[in-house]
Amino acid sequence: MKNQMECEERLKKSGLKTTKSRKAILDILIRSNQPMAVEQIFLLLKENQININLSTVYRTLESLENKDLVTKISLMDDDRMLFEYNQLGHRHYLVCVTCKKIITVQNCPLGSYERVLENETRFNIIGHKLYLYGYCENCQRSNDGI
Amino acid sequence: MKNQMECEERLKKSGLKTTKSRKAILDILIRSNQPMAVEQIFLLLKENQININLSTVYRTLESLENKDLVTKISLMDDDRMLFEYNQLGHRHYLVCVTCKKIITVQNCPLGSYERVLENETRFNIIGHKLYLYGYCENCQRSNDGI
DNA sequence: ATCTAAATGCAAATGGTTTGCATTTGCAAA
DNA sequence: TTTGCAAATGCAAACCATTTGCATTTAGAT
Repeated sequence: MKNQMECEERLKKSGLKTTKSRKAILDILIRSNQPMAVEQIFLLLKENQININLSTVYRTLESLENKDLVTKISLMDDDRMLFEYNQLGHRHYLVCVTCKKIITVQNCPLGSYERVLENETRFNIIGHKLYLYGYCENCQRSNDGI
Repeated sequence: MKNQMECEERLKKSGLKTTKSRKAILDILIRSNQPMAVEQIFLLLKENQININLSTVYRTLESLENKDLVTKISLMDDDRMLFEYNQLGHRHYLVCVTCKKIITVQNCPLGSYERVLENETRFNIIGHKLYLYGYCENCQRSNDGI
């Protein structure tokens, strides 16, 4: 399948050894197409009969992050770290505060704003995190009922 | 001093009892005018001969947050929570990835963008978190030297 | 002044994450 | 292919910010 190729290729390019753990974890993140909690990844591995120690999952994700294959993010009201496959370009998240559903937002209104800020602050701005939150369509309906 | 008044007044309005802990912690946050880590607050209290148990500091901050007197935020690469006095309006942060200095950005480019997104996604958007990061003027200079 | 719910101190628990160390494994060089 | 070794892994214990249970104290209403 296509994923397999993408996994191994990107691992090889990164200089990391291509191990069972790394292939499996990267594959899961590519497939998920969503930020995932470490525990979630760990359990999904187990379901697929792939037994990898939880601390190895953490270490693997750390390696992958160092090589920019995945990105670590933290959302509000959730003290766990989430990881997602590092798509080209960048994305933002719209999170439902009720059911925690995450919607990915592709376009970003901040490019020109960063340039303005750089002039004002003399910072060299290299990136940003933007999380929007609110109530998704479903949860709006449920709340009406209360 | 002006702070004292502001502290007590806002505590009274919130419906919380005005205790030594709450006055002291709110005062520190008002004075700091910057997000602070819990441990930082705790140590600053101790320096000022005000002995408050660490768990009380946590509980106090939680109460203050529930009454919207302070705001809890988490920055990247820092798994501690930060708290800041809740100014009117809202602010964003520009964080130096090297020295961790935080600059507060007053204006926000996201108002109209949220309306657009609401139409696209059917979410009812109630807020957002925006953190920008990069290298501050000082750290840019230091890096040149390397 | 009295009473009661709320606030606090203290110590122990929690839970996500990290680490030390012994063992295994990928992969480059022979 | 085989060998050698640094890198990766498993396991259990440590870490550390945060939370909690419970006994005691306190703010503020009556």
